[in-house]
Amino acid sequence: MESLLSNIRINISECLYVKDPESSKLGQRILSNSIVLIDQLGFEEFNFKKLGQEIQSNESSIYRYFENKQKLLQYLSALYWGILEYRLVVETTAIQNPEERLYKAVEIVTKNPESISTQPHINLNNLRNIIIAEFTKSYHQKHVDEDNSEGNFSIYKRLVLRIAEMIQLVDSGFKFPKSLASTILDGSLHQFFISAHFKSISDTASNSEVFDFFNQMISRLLNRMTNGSK
Amino acid sequence: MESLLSNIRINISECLYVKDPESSKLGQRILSNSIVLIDQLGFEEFNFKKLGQEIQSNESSIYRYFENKQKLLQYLSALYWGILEYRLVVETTAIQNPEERLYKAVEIVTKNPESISTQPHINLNNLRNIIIAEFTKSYHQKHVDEDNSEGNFSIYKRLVLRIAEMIQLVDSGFKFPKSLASTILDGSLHQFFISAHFKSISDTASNSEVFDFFNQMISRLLNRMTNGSK
DNA sequence: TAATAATAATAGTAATACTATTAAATTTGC
DNA sequence: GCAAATTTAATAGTATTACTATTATTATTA
Repeated sequence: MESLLSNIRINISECLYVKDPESSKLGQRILSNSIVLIDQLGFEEFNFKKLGQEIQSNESSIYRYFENKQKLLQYLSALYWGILEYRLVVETTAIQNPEERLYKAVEIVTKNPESISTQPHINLNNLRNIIIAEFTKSYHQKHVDEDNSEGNFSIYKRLVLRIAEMIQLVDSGFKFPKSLASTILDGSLHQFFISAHFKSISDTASNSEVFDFFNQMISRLLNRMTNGSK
Repeated sequence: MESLLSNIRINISECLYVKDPESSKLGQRILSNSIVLIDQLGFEEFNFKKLGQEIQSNESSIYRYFENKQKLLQYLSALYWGILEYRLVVETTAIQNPEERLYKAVEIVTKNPESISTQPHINLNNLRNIIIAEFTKSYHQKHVDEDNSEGNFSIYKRLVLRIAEMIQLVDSGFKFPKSLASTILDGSLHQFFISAHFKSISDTASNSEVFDFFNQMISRLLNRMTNGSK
């Protein structure tokens, strides 16, 4: 019996790859090993030659899947946000109370993602590390606008909009739902980075404290419609 | 008559340069032109060869001032945060009311910096663009911890702590003053980037709206001691 | 004016981020 | 089960980058 989850696939913009890496064994090895290797080496030190050695394959073969390592990073980012979006939808749509729903959403995006078994070759822990350390580099570059118009960041933006919508359902008068949503997403990554590397300016030693911070932020920032739970 | 301001110099960690660029004409040309050139080309496309051509000098001469372009970016970042810190101190210390003081602080860090005349060879507009687009790259790399222990980010961190202190003076019971301070600094840069490139997820079209967002954030997040101004 | 320091010019190196070509292996259609 | 088509591997090569080293030239200062 197959579980529902194992049939799910994150739909990623075709602009992000030359050949769909999920369509072959080699492609899947490229994905799973690049995630480990980028986490290990950092994005700057990572390259396709090293990845080729790692998967006992050739540099040039990897270029048949990804145009360059920048696109690979954008692909991996889309994958991560896609997994988060999936969890967000599955775990929040049944919740009727807008506040409770938003609470759950903030929990999902700020706490550690539990592995979903859809893609067993994807190590979510490594992937999350990559997002914290490298996601910013996927769009902080001169070609952002071009990449953006190709849809390379659409999953991320859709996730922001979903959360913004939830915010507005809690407080329709709040003037900055999108700004707040993107502040939560980006800000939580930033807090994780800071608590790992700049401890002197961090209040959030643990994962759950990052959640506490942003949860407190939304609950104090928004005028609730009801006196909801938590 | 010399103004007070023109005697001020931002004190930048010696680890960030080989030879102090403020100590010679060539060094100053390196600074002023690198700021323009990095803004123009983006950090990835920028290199010392191109900068050398720009200032009618030689690549190898630039290496006598900066170890590499990464360090130059960290230097420029320190310079920017130093200028902001200077303004923050000058413009807030006289303010007695903690809320008013914090309000002013948020204004300074989220609104456009007016040029201070201390360093006429520094184009603050270009520098600010660089910070918005590239600051994240100055610390998102494998050597963060090493660079951090050398003090390369100390001005930035000190600025966060100053704001955190102001937050605590407004609400001593608030649990996350440092997280909030760094969220304001990092978050405002993020909002500027987003409103320039990802308009669909932005509520803040103008500079002043970014200020409004973060100002509302602190005023709703903190339990005020008094019913202060604004 | 001699000594010292700063700068410019030139050359060179190892690594990177690719591209092109061809050969070998694998898959697929009939 | 074989031919055709596709995919992958191996090799080689290129332009650029991020430097380093060396020496010559110029400017500064004692």
